[in-house]
Amino acid sequence: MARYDASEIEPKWQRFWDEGGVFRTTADHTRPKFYCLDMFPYPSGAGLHVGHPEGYTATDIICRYKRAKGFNVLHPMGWDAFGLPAEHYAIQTGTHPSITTAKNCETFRRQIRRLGLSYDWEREVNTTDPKYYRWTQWIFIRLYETWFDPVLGKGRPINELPIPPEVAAGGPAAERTYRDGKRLAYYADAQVWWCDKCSIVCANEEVLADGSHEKCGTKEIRRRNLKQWLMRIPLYAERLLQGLETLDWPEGIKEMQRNWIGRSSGAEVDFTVAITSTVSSSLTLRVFTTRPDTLFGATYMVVAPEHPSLNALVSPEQKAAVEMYRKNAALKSDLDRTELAKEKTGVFTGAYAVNPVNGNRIPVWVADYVLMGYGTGAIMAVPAHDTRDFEFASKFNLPIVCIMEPDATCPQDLREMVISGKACWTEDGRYISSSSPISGLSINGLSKEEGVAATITWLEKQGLGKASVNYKIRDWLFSRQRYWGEPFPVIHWNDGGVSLIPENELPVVLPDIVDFRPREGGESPLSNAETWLNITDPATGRKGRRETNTMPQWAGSCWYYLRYISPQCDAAFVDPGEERYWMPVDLYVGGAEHAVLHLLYSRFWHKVLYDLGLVSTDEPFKKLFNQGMILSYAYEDASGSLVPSDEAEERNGKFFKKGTDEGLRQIVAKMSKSLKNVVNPDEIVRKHGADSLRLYEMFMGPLEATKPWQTQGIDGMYRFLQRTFRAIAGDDEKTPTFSILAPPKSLIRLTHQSIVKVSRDIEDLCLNTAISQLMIFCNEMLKSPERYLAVCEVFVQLLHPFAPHLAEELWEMLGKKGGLAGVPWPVADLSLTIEDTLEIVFQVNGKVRGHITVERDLSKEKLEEYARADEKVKAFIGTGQIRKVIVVPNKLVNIVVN
RNA sequence: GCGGAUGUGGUGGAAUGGCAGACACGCAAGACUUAGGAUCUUGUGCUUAAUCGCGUGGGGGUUCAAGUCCCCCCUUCCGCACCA
Repeated sequence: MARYDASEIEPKWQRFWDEGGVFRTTADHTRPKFYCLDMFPYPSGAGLHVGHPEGYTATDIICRYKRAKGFNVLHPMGWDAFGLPAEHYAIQTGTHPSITTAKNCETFRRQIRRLGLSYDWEREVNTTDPKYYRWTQWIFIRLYETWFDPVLGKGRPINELPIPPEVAAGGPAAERTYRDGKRLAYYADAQVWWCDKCSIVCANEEVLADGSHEKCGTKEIRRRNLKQWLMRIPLYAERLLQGLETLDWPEGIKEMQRNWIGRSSGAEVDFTVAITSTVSSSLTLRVFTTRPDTLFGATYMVVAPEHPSLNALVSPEQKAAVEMYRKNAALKSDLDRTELAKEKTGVFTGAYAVNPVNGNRIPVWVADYVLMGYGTGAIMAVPAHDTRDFEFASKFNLPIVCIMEPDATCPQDLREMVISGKACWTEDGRYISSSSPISGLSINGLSKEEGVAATITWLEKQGLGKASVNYKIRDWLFSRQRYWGEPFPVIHWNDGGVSLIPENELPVVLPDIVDFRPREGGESPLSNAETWLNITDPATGRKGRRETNTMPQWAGSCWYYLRYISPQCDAAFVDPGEERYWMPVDLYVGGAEHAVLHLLYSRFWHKVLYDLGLVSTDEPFKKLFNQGMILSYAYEDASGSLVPSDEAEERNGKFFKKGTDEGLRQIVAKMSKSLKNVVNPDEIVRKHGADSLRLYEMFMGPLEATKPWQTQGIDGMYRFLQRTFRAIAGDDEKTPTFSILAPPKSLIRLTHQSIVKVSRDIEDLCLNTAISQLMIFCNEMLKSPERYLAVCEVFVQLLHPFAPHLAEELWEMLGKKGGLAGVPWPVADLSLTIEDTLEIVFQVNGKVRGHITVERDLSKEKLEEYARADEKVKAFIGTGQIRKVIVVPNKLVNIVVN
């Protein structure tokens, strides 16, 4: 073969790896392990796009490298194959989702295999396989059978839940209710987002900021109540937060998870309520505040429109106004509420509350800037020290009382405004007017931190409140009114009871149905499967229905990394011995779009499994890496509207609308069908081969960066591979021959430098610079008149993780048998990497004025002498007086002159 | 508004505080060729005849020396968004 021909080489070596089972992972627990995980894809009908191979190639490079370094590597792939597109397709065409899914998986598998990725295909998992979702259902049962013990801070089996005597006195029904109230998975009426267009419940995260449904784009979204499965993830909020500290994850992702969990500490305070300004009542309003220290500045209270005590609060005179306000608020979506954020609205309830620290009567208002879903749904308003309260008070002429003099960071004019109640100060300072003989509390003169602590102590002593922590994270809505998902192992009995299918009867297999449309009223398509649906207990004759909701797509992806460890295991979801060896995942690579949800849900399940003693680690993913998105060029015209890339053409480096003189601007955008800027990996593989595609994707830039695809870049990689081929195989030689003589010193040095650079860059996932080093190495080899066996060997080994097909071919050409997979990584001799001469820079006043090449480790004095002798340096010093000379050995001499 | 990224030649991008632009793409000139959108060689930040000079989003600062460290501001992208 005279030339590099990917189409010939690549299938040959893929067959070789396949037939030899080269990448099969063995159970050799004596070797150090490396578990390298890719986020498994949803196999869409569109097939692979160029974004997939980016992460997969990066992990493949790491894995091939780690194997060469002697690690036992687990590197699996599978399919997150439940999901809406297959179900939509079924509704449109009547094709069963299992058929579509199987076909799509087949396509994805073929495409991925063609890239020469070193997966152990015997461990492939598929979330839609009953053998897999049997265990998803089993884990659901575990969650149902678990409660969170706040004392131990961990999940425990439900049968260990202590039943308080007053509950036990109520009989078995009361006990059952009590127990159900503690389970991590529970069934309840939940207010959910409902899309009238799709007849489907949308998760909070599917409702976009503009109030439209992420999936269908319409704004026909409203809230309604439905029976739903939910998970009490907030109970694990603290653990999920603390666990982040131990993880080697990008700081940005950790921060996003922290924000999502949204911990804030403060206090709960009880206010007694008076229905009128004179008559008192037994009613109390509990608020959550992060600033209990500002109690003296609380001049009014606000409850959410949905607050359960609102009816009891309203005075007869205000009843009509409040009713009207509440109705309007209910009609508003969250969208309207937030969009109207600029203009606050609210109505006085007619009730007053008593400020516990000073006995002042303060009015209670209702306003929708207070959310029922957070804290207690009621706040104490401190307009002088909270911007939202300030806005509201200004609008409705409520009193603004400053109780804290701003600290030195506050400009003088603002300080005066704050003190006179004309501006708002939320930072630190010293309390004023924060003392009352009635309550005996005084925090005057203290700072914010001291004030908070003192107030909480006082509240607790008086029994008026307590320190409290609140989280933004809410219960996780865990059911979907869809067909194509895991069925719940649940029966709802006609008498109102709920039971779970016994573990030995799992899986509950998804029944075959013909009509995939959701039913009126929000029932899942599964309610069409009547023979499956209705159940009669053979022993008691009790009649019931199976749960018709299915699990969300997160369910299968919450634990797939565990199934890979022992995919055939029949006795358990994971083999315990194997689990202890392989966990945790050493490197998890995927897109940042899963930064919060998938990674948070997975961590939650994992911690529950850990608490139950079912897995050995507290956290599943030790190191996380987010690859950047690959974008593509697109065009926009003068008005800023987007122009598909096939309607644009380039003339002299400028872009025009095809056939016209209308100028276009080149922009970078997500690949999309409408912009016609989607790049198809199949085409690239056909034209240039998988090795070129792999190299290009890695060479584009840093793995974590968002970067635009430039098809021309592929040509460069193809050329590099051709040069590589020539550097080893030579030009047109039947059987290449290699010199076994000692290579020249400079080539030896470059060889060892390359080992160091490439190894370190792979470890750091700086794959673009590793490839750049390989190019430098290759270019240098081509310059050498001889091909030295020792040098060629190292080069091919370094190339192997990046372009494995060509590397195998060249390895064979070097006379090696048995492939590269088992060959140990080359070891660099650091003493051979050191350059013996180097270039010293001469600077005058920090500007480069000359160079000299000298042997290394020359003395400072000698270097200075050379510098002073340099003609150009002399010229730039001129008549100036030398004030200082800085000599950095082996680097530079800088002469500072007046 | 809050939080997180980001900004370097015509383009993608390199640079432990020490020669900015490695390595590529593109472009230009030349070689080889029946031909080239193949291959090879050379050149290529701006400015200049050449030196000088100017150059890492903008403005300050620290330093003998700043893309890199500090302060202020701006761009673009991505999250979250009345979270008390």
